[in-house]
Amino acid sequence: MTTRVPQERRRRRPTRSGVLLSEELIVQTALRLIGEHGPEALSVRRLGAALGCDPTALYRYFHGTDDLVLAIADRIIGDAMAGFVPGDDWVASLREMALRVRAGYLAHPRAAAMAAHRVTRRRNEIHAVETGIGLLLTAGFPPADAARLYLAFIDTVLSHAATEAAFHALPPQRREADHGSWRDVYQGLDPATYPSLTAVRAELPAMADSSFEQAVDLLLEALAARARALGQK
Amino acid sequence: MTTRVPQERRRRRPTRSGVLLSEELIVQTALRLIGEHGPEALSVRRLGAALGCDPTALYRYFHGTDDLVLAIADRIIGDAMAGFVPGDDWVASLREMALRVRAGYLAHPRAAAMAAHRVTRRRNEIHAVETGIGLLLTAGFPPADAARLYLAFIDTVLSHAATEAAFHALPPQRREADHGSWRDVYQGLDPATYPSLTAVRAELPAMADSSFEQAVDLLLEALAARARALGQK
DNA sequence: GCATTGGGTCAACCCTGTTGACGTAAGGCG
DNA sequence: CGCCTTACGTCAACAGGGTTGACCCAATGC
Repeated sequence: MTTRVPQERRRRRPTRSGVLLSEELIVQTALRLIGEHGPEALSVRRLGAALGCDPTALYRYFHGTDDLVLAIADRIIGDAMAGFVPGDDWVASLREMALRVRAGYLAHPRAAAMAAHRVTRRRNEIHAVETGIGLLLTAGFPPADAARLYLAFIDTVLSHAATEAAFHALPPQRREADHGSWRDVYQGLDPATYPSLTAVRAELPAMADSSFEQAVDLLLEALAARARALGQK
Repeated sequence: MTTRVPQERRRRRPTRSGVLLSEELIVQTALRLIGEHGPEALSVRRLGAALGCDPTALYRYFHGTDDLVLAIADRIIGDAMAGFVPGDDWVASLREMALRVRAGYLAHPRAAAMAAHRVTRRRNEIHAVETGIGLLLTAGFPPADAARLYLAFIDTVLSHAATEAAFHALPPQRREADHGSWRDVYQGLDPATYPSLTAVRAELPAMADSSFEQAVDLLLEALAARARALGQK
């Protein structure tokens, strides 16, 4: 199979069950499938069945699974950032960006877990990068710093979001096991060998909570401090 | 198959090829396999072949793939932190912890990519948590803050490391494609629609580099600032 | 030395992604 | 209006995946 995925398709032919396939419809269906029946529900065969077409028909639209994953990832980014307009306060705007990305990932945790570490190099992603770097430029950072600091910021946001998404994507049983570890792990610990854990033992159940906002706030604190130092110089 | 994985095994029986199986040997072989032939080389069947036993023999030692993955993860943590002793400077010590974890993940990128988001609740992990929280306690943070801030710190470190590991675990072809995006993406961009990206376009190829140290440094900056504020209060 | 049982082996099940060949119907064009 | 081309949906097949239950041998405790 040559697997040529043409730019524009002129002839479209309904499937045996009468559906007209399109990249849009496929990505949409994939997200629905993943959302409804879990991440393991996304397979070429199942996707074909859900669409009402032969599984291999998808290879006319995507080069392979990887290509499909990238398309899904970019759609999540697009949905998350839809309607976002950066405001005057660059710190607050970056914060909202972070929260939006996180929300988008958590809306499709199973899909996000597969796609989070990739560079989609598609429109929605590029647009988001443009916005973020723009914010750091308005903060007064010189271009070189703006690019590097944006990278650190967005990598942190994406990495954290991916971690959360991966956790939410776990089968409920495993998720509960991982989660409950913090509640159970400290109970049997020897205070002599684990003095620090014993000292904070009342706080350990909270370790199961998300550290996303805490981490983002710390990062933005550091960025704001550097921006201030820049202005005073 | 009842898949009961006993605590201690008393009777051990050599495989057809004469090897004496053990959890230790299996994890070791899995890491070697992954390191040598890529992440997709880790399958129950291949692992069995590499060990010289029937693939299903592994189910006597691990409940399933997930269980094996957790064991591998904990071993990576253990190897990375082996010999680490926290020094007087808590910031420097946390920094070294971060770099060690990262190095451990990058030494086994393919394994790390699978295991990074999990809570292994095994010895090596617990020991690392004890060390980290201890450092924040010596920094003067009250227990509740120490636990929460450690969580934000370690989540950031682990998430970033996982991202890097996932990238290194990609098939070379896809890795190069993702990597090269930053080198190629900006070339065709319209300056009018993407003014910020155009402004920093000379810096974009650097976006392919790691932001790990940058992010960790920013985080530690914020932590140090909060600790100072605590002391002045 | 005998009984117990841990654990290595085998066959089988159903899942997966991906391929190449095939043919049908859609669309451009005369 | 009807032919020709070709896009693309379909089909069969392959190699590989995790996991299972039954089987039975041999290492161990007594």
